[in-house]
Amino acid sequence: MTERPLRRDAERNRQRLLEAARELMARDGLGVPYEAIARAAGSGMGTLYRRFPQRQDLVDALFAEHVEAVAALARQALRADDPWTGLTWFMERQFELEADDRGLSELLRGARQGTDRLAQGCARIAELAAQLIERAVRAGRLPSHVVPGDLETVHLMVGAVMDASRQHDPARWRRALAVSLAGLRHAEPTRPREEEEADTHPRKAPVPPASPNGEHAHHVPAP
Amino acid sequence: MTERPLRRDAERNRQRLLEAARELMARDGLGVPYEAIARAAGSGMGTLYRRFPQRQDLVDALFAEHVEAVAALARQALRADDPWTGLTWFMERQFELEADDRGLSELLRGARQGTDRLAQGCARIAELAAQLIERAVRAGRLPSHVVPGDLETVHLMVGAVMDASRQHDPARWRRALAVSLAGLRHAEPTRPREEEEADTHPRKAPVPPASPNGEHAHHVPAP
DNA sequence: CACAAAGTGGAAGCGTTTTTCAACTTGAGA
DNA sequence: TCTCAAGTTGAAAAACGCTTCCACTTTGTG
Repeated sequence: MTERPLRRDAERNRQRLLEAARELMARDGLGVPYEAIARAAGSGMGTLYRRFPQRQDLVDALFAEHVEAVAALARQALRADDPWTGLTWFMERQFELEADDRGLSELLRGARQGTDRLAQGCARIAELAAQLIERAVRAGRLPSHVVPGDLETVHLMVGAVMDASRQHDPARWRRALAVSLAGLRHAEPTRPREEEEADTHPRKAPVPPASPNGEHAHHVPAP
Repeated sequence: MTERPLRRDAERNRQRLLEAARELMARDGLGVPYEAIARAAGSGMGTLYRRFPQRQDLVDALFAEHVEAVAALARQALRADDPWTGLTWFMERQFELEADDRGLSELLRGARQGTDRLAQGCARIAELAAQLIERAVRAGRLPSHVVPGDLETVHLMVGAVMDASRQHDPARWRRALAVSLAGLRHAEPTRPREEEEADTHPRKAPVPPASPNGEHAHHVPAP
């Protein structure tokens, strides 16, 4: 199992490839073409493939420490005196990192599957985030119906705003985060499952009054 | 400019193409390959291209009435006795439609540019939605710092959750909507622009206690 | 029926990205 | 210095989707 070290020139090329990938993925996301990375590094595609046969290998090498940094943020947030402050602080810091790095943003949002370092890192973050939620709930700073899954939802929501506005208005995600977090504190509990019976009931009358003009409800084309 | 009617067989093919596109776009989104549509309709790609040279033409023909239906929802919501109820009712109905139709969902979320029917329809919806917001603000049912743009933000947010969970948990968007709407009502006003000076101030101390290693006093164990 | 116009199908050409490969280069140990 | 395994390269092939094109078929009218 001795991993003999790379030849000197090979190691240098590897570093160049990593740097190029780092920059491009931060700007354009994880899906940046291999060819673009190789060109930016001044190498051929063959070299890139030799070092990182799977894109996952490249992503792994690049983002391991970033993911670890986010986990560290979460751990620090868990030490905050006030659980709610800790939670909001964590979310803000996390999104600040994501705002500067589209690759990281995609990584943290996409559901990880592999057994690699990254997947474990993300799992650890999820666990810590769950603790942040639970701690805030226990302290009475969040309603008890808020669950860890709601944080993932918030992550999706704010991330979408970030994606849509990265060019146009890079700070817009802060508003989305403020709305989402306020929403967590004030949302009504989700209605318990009555969906099944709902269909047997007469469909809930449209909340707005049955049209002042006396027309009937507008026809909505069936999907 | 007399548009002579299509030959009988051509018209029949056109309908088949529309049906196929309808179904595929509802399931897979607006980007479904032309080839798949043609195959599903039992036609060749040439026929599809002859009738709908631009994808936009196809989308136009397919979604005009759906967009109009959403606008109608908004108009109806504006007639609700209670502005807040009208707003939430509208959002729920709108997303219910989107939940059943991925194409519509993409359409309403993507920024429209063209001068075609759809673009105008979307613009009309945006206008009506803005009125819904303003009406709720005037009635004191929403804080005055909430602006029409916030509704677009909510649209992005809930839409992202819908996209991520359409397979796994198709009703999850309802939770996202509840959180978002509650957030609109309870969010703090976004801080006025002091960003410029912020950098001159000592960077706001991390909210959790400043000790990364901190075995200092303020460690509050939460059992 | 005959025939011109309308309509059709699907292969070919193009562009993009992934992945492989065989010929060529180079570092470093003997 | 010599040698060869490690390393490199870029072209080529495969996969995918868009778009065009033209030989062929169908319609409906005279």
